[in-house]
Amino acid sequence: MLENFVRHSLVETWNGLGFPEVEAEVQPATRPEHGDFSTNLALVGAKQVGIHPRELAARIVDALPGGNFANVEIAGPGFINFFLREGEIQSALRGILRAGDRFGEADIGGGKSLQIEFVSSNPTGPLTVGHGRQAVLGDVLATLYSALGYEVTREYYFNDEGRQIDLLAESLYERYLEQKVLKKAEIPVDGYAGPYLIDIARDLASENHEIDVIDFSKSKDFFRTEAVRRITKMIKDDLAQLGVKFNNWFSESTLHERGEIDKVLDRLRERGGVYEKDGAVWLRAEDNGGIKDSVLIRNDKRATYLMVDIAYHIDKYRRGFERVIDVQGADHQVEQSCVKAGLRILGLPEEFLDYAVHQFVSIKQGKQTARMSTRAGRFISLRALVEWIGPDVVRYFMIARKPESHLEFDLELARAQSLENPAYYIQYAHTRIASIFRRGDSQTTEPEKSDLSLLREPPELDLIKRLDRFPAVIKKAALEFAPHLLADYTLGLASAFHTYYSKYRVLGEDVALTRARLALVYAIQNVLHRSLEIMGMSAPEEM
RNA sequence: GCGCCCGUAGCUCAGUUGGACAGAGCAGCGGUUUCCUAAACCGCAGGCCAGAGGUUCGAAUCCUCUCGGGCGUACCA
Repeated sequence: MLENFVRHSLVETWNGLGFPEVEAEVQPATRPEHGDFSTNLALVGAKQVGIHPRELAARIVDALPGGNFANVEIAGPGFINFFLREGEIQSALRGILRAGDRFGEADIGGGKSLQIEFVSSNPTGPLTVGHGRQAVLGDVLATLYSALGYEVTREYYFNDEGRQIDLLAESLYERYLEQKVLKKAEIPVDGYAGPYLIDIARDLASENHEIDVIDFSKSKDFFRTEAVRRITKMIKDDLAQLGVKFNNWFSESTLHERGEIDKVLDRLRERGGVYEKDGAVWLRAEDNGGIKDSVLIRNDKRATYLMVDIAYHIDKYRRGFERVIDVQGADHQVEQSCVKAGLRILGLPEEFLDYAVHQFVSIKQGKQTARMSTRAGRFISLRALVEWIGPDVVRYFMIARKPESHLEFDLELARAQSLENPAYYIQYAHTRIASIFRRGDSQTTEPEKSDLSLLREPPELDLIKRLDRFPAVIKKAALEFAPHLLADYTLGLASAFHTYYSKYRVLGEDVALTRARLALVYAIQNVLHRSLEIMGMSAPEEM
């Protein structure tokens, strides 16, 4: 990497001058006058060394190894600006070409097993647009971490029993009666009113099941099983349509069956992590970094969601995952801090669990902005959205914003824009390059044979520098749970390519130059392809 | 009340962890097609970075307060 080249030169020089270590930055320059990279080393180091920044900068520049750079300048209050030699940039491209498909990958993970848990919506209804954000975020994070050398497992956690599921069963029962005996459905208070249960009821009614329609208590199990089975299928279909697949579907009931919950509770008790109050068992969360003490076992002896959640994470640990990332919405803040407190009490390593938190999605239709409620049946289904504007565009919109920002999905805009969409803009760059390679004859399409020193135009050098940043972008996007950085980067690369493409011809009379440009364009296509792949978008050959 | 997140161009959003004159897409206006896909390119216009203080060489970024929006503050999941 070019940045590392600058950094190494700088560190050697700094150490050679006998100065103590300081935290300084080497950054890509934001404007061409500032060269290729700049450092604030002299500004940061001035205090420690006791020399004025500009004077210190001058001493650093004097001591730099000769011939490493085309030019080095001191600017402003004491920045040092580095102008790279063309050869240095060209050789970076050589390295990128050599890395091939593996360019951008790193081995930070060292094969560690990492579980990413996301969506985890209970099977009480189809996925909403909100779940879609989480699905894409989790899926992209998973791919990013794979690129960093982690062994990644995608897991979906769901609850198929309990009060919510009982309500679901009863709601379906009412819808069934509506179909079968033409009685108007009376959806229970807090029940599920959405139209999807009508569809399921209609299917059931036409399938000739032998059910006691008079006595719900006798047919409850039937409706519960059917509701969960069919809705889970819907959810899987919705996810598949977005290109999201899970390695593992984990049912909460397995924890109950194995008695894990009692075991974990006992261990919490042994470690003094719980106390009794008002007939309930409480987690001592506040003393262990949690936001507030919370109930684990209700006064009727039933475990709370929190209790199960802690047991679930102990189970993940037992299954051998070295790290776990849970992707969750911003409404689980207290819960998250309590789970962490619980794991802390049980002595799990602090770095075992991380939460990637995202804000909500609201849907804008015209002037109205609305939040969604699965229960009330008031939501835009993920399925409808994907059918409306396509998986690629949905995925792009979902990760183009940073997770901690609210995402306002303007339906009309997303659709109206669809032809001038950033998602298509990126794909189009890929397509254009594919088209070049369809035309270029085989003599000129062997990148290894090219003389890269012919790439001397400013946009060409700029493109190489952009490509060179790709591994750093991947790394940062993963480590900071910020896939939008990749979306941004890719858009910028596509834009730089389109500009280059319209000004310069790749295929020309000059065979050597053509070869060199093909090599460049090949590397660009490779990075675009990788980026789209990580974002889960298609990389079309033709549009 | 308290906790977390957000407030940047008409709209939707970036802003490299404190750096140099604030960026992109869309919308608006004006241009570009003998030539690798015009789903493109070029140009113009658009901002007191919600507001007020503070920290220092330097603040959209850090601290305090105010205003505005979202979420949470359940023996719900």
